[in-house]
Amino acid sequence: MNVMNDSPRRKELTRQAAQLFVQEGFDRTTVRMLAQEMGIKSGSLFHHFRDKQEILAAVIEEGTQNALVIAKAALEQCDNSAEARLQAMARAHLETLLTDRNAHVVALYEWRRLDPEARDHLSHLRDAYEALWEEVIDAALAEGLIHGDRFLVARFVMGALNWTVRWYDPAGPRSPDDLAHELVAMITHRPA
Amino acid sequence: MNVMNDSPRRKELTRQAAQLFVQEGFDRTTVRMLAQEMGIKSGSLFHHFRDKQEILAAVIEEGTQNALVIAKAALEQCDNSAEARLQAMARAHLETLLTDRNAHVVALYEWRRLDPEARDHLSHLRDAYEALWEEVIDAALAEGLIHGDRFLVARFVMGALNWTVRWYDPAGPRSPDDLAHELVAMITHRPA
DNA sequence: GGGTCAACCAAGCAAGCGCTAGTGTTAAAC
DNA sequence: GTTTAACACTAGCGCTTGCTTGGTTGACCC
Repeated sequence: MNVMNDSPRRKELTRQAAQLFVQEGFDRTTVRMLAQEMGIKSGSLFHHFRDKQEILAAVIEEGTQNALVIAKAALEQCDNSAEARLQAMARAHLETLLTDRNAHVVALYEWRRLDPEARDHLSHLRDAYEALWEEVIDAALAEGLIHGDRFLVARFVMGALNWTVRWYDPAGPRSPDDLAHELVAMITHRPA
Repeated sequence: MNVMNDSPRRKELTRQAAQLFVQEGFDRTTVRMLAQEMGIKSGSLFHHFRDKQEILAAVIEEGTQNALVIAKAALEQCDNSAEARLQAMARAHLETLLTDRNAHVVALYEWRRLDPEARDHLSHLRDAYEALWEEVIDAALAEGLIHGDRFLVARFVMGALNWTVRWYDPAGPRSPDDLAHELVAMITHRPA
């Protein structure tokens, strides 16, 4: 246990780890594989991270942090109308899922591999992100743009969006913006 | 390698394996843990299954098979209106997710642990199930009940439904039927 | 009442696992 | 020009893993 800060070196290593975690899954990724990908030997890895778990936590933290920053920025830059804000959140979500794909796939699939402390810390981050969504959805409900139970609508929408990592092909004909439009049109019943 | 049929014994073992796979994840579940849960020794396990992978495939096959049967039955028993069929599919999906929860959670989380042959075999089963959905959604589009891109609508809806395994609490106040109504109301814009 | 067969067991192998200890090496800080 | 600390290496410990082997048991059958 030596460094533990968030040096640029560590950020880069984290990024490489994310890719391996996606390819192989956390449990199947060995410290030797991680080290090879990073261009160092397995022993050296523990200079940067306390243990394997900490690498996982770093990957997920990085992704969630980015999502939060991007969503906040998107909300600040868009109109105040409920529809524009809904649109902005959906697009921001999809763009993060695209640019930070590895980290988010890891977060979705390997969340349960986190130890309790890391999970506790990271769930606060995630809650902050989901709170943004609930705020935007509440506004849309209040404006009569959408209808229904706020809890359920929020979960359905986030489910639809998160599920995209399973089938979305960035090389295909549809942009994240297209998807966001289509989703918002679906739940607001206004033409895309 | 000995039996490989689908004896009742094997079905029961599969059910128990599913529970462990959900609790621990596939990779973290050892053959010794599986054997203990089944009340046998680890060596005996290989009388029923060729290897650990085959247990995973059996779990997922069982769950998908059931989902397909239940969905078909639901479609046969309901009205011919697009809305009723949409409703029936959503409810059937949620009910399977509830009653066969373990198998479906495993299918969602551990799909990538399947070896290529098993994945190929099982993806045909899954495709058959998704084809039912697309049929129902096509009908709803044709009737003007919903609007948008059929491909995207289908994926959004299935994402919203599958995501429920992450947050749905069977002991809570909402029944699968409630959820199905709310979801259909959300995409058709008719009151729940 | 010998033969068959599914079901199970005890013992253990070969490989791989996360992680540690101890030791350079390099480059900036003093 | 010595000190310091970040970063890397080699070697391997202690343990667990999936799976195999060679054998026993008891129910059923002709």
